[in-house]
Amino acid sequence: MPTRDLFSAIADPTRRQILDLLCQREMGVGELVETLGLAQPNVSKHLRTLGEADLVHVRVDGPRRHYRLRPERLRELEEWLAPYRRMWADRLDALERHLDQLDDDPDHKEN
Amino acid sequence: MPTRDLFSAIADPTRRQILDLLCQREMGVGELVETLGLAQPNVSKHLRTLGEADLVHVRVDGPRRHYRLRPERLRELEEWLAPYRRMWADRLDALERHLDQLDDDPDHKEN
DNA sequence: CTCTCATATTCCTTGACAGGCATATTCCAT
DNA sequence: ATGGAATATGCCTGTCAAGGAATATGAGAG
Repeated sequence: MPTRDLFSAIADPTRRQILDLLCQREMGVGELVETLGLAQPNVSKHLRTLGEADLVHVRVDGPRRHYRLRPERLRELEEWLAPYRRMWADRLDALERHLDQLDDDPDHKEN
Repeated sequence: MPTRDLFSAIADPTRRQILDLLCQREMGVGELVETLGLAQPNVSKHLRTLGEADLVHVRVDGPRRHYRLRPERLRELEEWLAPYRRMWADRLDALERHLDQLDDDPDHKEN
C-alpha cells in the first residue's frame, strides 16, 4: 500500500527527471547527484518520496543503494487516462475544434 | 501556449474530480459547486487553473459559463508514459517467462 | 437604470514542500 | 574497535497553493 499519492509524486519536475534517468538503467545515489547537479540530501529525499509512491525499488549493495524503476505503478496512470483517451480517439476531436471555432468567433451566425 | 504545467494541474484531487465530471458532459459552475460541495470561488479558481493548463474550455452562455473538457492536452501525458509503458510490458514478459520457468522447474530455489 | 443572479477576483491564513546546510546512520576495510 | 565513504534524516527558510470569506464584475430582466 503506497503511502504517497501517485499524481503528487510525479508532479515535481526533478522527480520526473529521476524517473527518466532510471528508465534507462538502475542507478546509485551518487550517479544521480552528479547528473542532477543537486545536493545529495535532496536527491535522497526525492528518492524517498518516489519510494513511498512505489515508483522505485532499492537494491542494497554494501553501503551503496541502487535505485531501480518500478513501472507497474504507472499503469494506474494509464488506467486513469483510459476514459479520456476514448474522447480523443475518433472524430470527436474534429468536432471539438469546430465547436471551439464557433465559440471563439462571436460574429459567426449560427441560427 | 499553456501557462500552467500539466502535471501540477492534475496533481490536485479536486481538479481530477472536476475532469472526471466533465468527462461525461459539459457542466456549469453551479452544477460543479453542488456536486463537489465546495465553495463557488474555489471551484472557479480550480476551473481557472484547468483553463490555464488548456484542459478545459469555456462556453459563455449569457451570465452562465459552461465548461467543457479538452482532452487533447492529455495526449502529452500519454506520450510521457510511452517509455514506461514499454518497460512494464517487458517486465510482464519477464515475469511470465519466469513463471513458465518455475512451472518447468518446480524444484528451483528462489532467494 | 437598477436589481439580481451567476461567476470571477482579491485578500488572508494556513499547510505542504523544495532546497541548502549540518548532522546522524550504516556499512565496509584496516 | 576505528575511520572513512555512501547515504539518510532533521532543522530552517522561502515559496507556492488551497480553502474560506468578502467583494467585484458582468449580463439579463423589469
